[in-house]
Amino acid sequence: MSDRTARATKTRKRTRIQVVNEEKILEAALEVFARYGFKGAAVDQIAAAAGMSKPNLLYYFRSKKALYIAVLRRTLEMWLQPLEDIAAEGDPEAEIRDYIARKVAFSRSHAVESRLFAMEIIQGAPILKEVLETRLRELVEDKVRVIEAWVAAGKIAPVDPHHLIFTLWASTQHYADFDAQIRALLGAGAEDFYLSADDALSDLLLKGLLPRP
Amino acid sequence: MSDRTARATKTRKRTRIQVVNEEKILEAALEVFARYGFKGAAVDQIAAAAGMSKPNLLYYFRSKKALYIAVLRRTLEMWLQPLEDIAAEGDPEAEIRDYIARKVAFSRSHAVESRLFAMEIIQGAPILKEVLETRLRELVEDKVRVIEAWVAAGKIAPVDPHHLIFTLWASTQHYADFDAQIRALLGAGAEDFYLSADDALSDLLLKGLLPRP
DNA sequence: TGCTTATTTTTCCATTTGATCAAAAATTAT
DNA sequence: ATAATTTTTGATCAAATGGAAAAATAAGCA
Repeated sequence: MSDRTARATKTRKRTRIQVVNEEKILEAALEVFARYGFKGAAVDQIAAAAGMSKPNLLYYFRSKKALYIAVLRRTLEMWLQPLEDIAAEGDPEAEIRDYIARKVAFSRSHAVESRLFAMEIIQGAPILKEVLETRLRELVEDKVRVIEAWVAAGKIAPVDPHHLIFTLWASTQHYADFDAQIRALLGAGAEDFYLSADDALSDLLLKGLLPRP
Repeated sequence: MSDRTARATKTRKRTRIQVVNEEKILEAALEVFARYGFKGAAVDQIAAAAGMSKPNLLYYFRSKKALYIAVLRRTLEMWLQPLEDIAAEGDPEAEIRDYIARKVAFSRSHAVESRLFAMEIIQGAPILKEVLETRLRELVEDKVRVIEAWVAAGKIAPVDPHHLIFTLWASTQHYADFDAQIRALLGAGAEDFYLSADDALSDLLLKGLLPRP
């Protein structure tokens, strides 16, 4: 009836070894997929990074694609979290500052996940497209309404909510995705630079470039 | 002494066929490399997209890597152009509005180039690292000084020039790199949306989110 | 303990991939 | 037209790749 192998994580309870190994694999896969994309990543390479043989890896995940999907599913959840936390009732300035802080923190602590996500989107989102069109879309529409309400109440300047959301995503994510470029430009000073990112970004987006009277 | 094959574009004058074919190859390679990255792209695939056989493609470009470098070199030039055009003497607001307009236009007209560039950086910039550390670095330092002068003169609010430059890059480039995501979220309305991008972005970054008195 | 299941390794295979080369075809120059 | 050159192709190779099967080993549990 159902799968007899250890991969059948749905039906049977997961073994201790299973939990450990799947974790090791997912972590290694994240790294490799983020750097080389789906096609460019080699199962052998992932297995080596996870400290096991290729057949053994394929014992835990049926196929390269199944593994890719598993890694991506996880990543998406993390990626969505900060946006879900934006509250309609809160003070706009505080909410946005917090959102930026959360996103920048995510870009720092989960830079690899961020890059994997970017990689998937650049490749046309073959796997994530469906989720983007349904779940993310609803979530975004929800937050668009929040922003529209803020605008209507005169709490923030009249901005197109979608452009605002995309700018927030872009500017915060940049610190993870273009890390290599930032390091090439700033050299050793990059680490300190990152610390000032969320304040600098918040100030720029909230107060704008033109001097305030 | 020197290469006798058609690839020796340095020594001999380029044939008509050579010019045409190299152009076709570079275009096809751009597309494929941008979608699959260096490792993920197959020479065969590029050759097919260029309408020729694989050995024939390799007759024009010695190796996959040589082709990748050629494509990347071109792309970098295009990518740098808008930044070089920022003038120190100009009015800051106008200069930044123009820069945003140029970058957004580039993201629209050369979305594939933009994605290739992003792909290379995400993968750690193995080929571009050197250029980033030298030429781009000098260029950025130059523009940093321009921005610092604007701040010192009180023409714009006190911002960290690096953060400003990165935010400009990120927010404009996002429209190309995350095109798949934007389309998933906006559906058919995406096309119109893009038209409003540079004004929306300029207003947001110049005036900020908080209402002005 | 023995029996069952879970895990790992060894071996193998069919494709795909980047690359080469000699010969054929097409183009250009004389 | 004929010779010289450039372009294209077909055959082929060695390495890498995703995956399957089977055999060997280790856990878990009655």
